[in-house]
Amino acid sequence: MSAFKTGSIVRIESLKSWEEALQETRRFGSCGLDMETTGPDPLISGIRLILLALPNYRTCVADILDLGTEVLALLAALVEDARVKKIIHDAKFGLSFVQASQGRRLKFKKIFDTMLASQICWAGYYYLVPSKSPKNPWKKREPDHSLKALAERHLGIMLDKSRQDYDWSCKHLTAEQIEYAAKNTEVLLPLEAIFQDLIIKNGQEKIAELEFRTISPVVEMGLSGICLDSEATKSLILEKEAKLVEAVIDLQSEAKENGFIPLPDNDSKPSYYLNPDSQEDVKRYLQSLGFQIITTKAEVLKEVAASGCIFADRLLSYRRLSHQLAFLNSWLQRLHPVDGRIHPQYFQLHSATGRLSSRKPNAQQVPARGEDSQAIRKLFRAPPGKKLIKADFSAIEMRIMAYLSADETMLKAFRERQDLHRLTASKISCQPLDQVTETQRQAAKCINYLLIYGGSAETLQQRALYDYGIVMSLVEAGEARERYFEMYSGIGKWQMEQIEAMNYTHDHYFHDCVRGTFSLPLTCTLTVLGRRRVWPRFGTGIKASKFQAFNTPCQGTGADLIKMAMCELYDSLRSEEVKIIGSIHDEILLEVPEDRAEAYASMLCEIMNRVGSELLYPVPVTSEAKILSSWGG
DNA sequence: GGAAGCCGCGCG
DNA sequence: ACCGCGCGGCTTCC
Repeated sequence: MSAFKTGSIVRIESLKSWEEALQETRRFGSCGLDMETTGPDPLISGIRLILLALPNYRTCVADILDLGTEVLALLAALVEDARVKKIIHDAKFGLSFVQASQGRRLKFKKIFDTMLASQICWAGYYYLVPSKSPKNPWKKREPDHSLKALAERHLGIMLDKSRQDYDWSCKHLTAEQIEYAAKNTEVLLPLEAIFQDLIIKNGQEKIAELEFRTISPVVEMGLSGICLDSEATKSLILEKEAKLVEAVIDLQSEAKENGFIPLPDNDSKPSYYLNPDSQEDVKRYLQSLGFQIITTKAEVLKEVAASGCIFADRLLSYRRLSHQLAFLNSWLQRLHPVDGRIHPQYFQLHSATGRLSSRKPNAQQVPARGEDSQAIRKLFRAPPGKKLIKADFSAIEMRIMAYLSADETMLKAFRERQDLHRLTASKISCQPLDQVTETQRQAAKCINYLLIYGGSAETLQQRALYDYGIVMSLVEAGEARERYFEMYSGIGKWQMEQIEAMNYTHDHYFHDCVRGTFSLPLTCTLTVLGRRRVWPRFGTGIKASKFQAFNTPCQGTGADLIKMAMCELYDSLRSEEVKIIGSIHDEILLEVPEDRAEAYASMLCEIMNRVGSELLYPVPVTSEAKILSSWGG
């Protein structure tokens, strides 16, 4: 049991005593920091209460309504002060408000985020809980990283009342409200001590430092948002809606003519028409036409269409249309009332590999392939006087794989600045490099990414057919696969080692208030920067699949790299006119003044190349930056 | 009527 | 027997 003493609450009554409190904080060198806001959106709401938990068990509470907004400037100075460690839970949230209140890019220093720390320490861990589904009797559940959960798990303290229930915009805050806010802040200091220890024991110091730094660019992306041409979006929606209606009518009338009758619905909703969104309807109709299909996924429908079924072909276009419409509507729905831009939320550690993810809307799944994708990307345009910079790492996961496996052929190819996909195409097709066509190169890219992650001859065959219409026998696919591993023998060797490593365990340290600090022997994977993902064992021990063992170090290192680049970039930015507006796994998006576009493009490229080439030495890392009027060019 | 699971599909 | 995400729609269950 960790000793936990309840502190005393000090209400700050004047600006002067707030300054004194900050002075005291500086003497201690660390504090717990929490902010209560009048709402969830930093562009609309503001900070109401600032709480500062000091190591001498005193919690200072500053009410903006009492002290005025000058305290916010002092707060900004505190979060930028490299001499004081600020322990915050979910710092992205609070710091977004601080940054928004100052209207400038703050250079946060020495932030310790207990939420990110918890996510680092439990990365990959999950529990199995019974599920109601007969198909999968067990479902995965990840540990809760809310402050309430951490206080309970690590300190045995129940923060019973959720502060979402409180109204922080009311004139008079009750003693109860203040007390609960103070409790939330008090737990931060002991939590930090626990996580700091775990981070060191698990060798995650560099990762923790990187994640804490990454809060800055993530805050910036959330606040800056991305510009969408709403008028053009609306007209594109109208256009596509008309097509959708037509497609539905075609599908339904054809089905009806051929005698299709939907299954009687147990509820209301009587319909005499086929529902193209219902896989059950689609399956039954196609089966009635004599196609023996078990699923209705696109690759199957494509085959059915190829054998002359117009319905399958129409359904495929219907699905594309309907998906694009859903996409366009979801973005249009989220135009922000204050600035008319879209503000996707980014999450640093929602994925087990360490990648960023994005939600509401997901900025990482904007259409990029297919004919009409460009038209959609063109809707994301730079405002007048601005340009977009889109910079992405070139073949980054292949370079990471070259580094990890130390495969001679790959290392040599990259050192000599060759195009790896082209090289693969040339070797597989036994043609000289300069005779490789663009299609062959694309196919080789597909093969590269398939095989380094453990793809079989069967999947190779399927993908060749589905993506390129290349008919390939299983024997041919197997031969291509064999030739691949002859050519890059280091990859096969590395894969064997990864599988072997799954049989070994490392002691990974955890903590809870009952057992204190304890360790479990777990299989785990590491990225180049040292990011660790563990696989929990139940009973006889569940191990990672070989595919995960191949993929996680590579994808995770990619995440390390893009985060490092974003942090370096953030630290180099001096002007408020530049905004980091997006991050898509291997790509960084900036919005910059038109007349400075060239400079920022080369600056970004230089940073990405430098950071990448340092981490992956001796593999050189290159990137490409484009200056664009819209995301679509 | 809401929650949870599944499927299919977009991105990297 | 290819990894990692989020989302929308359908279906099932409470």
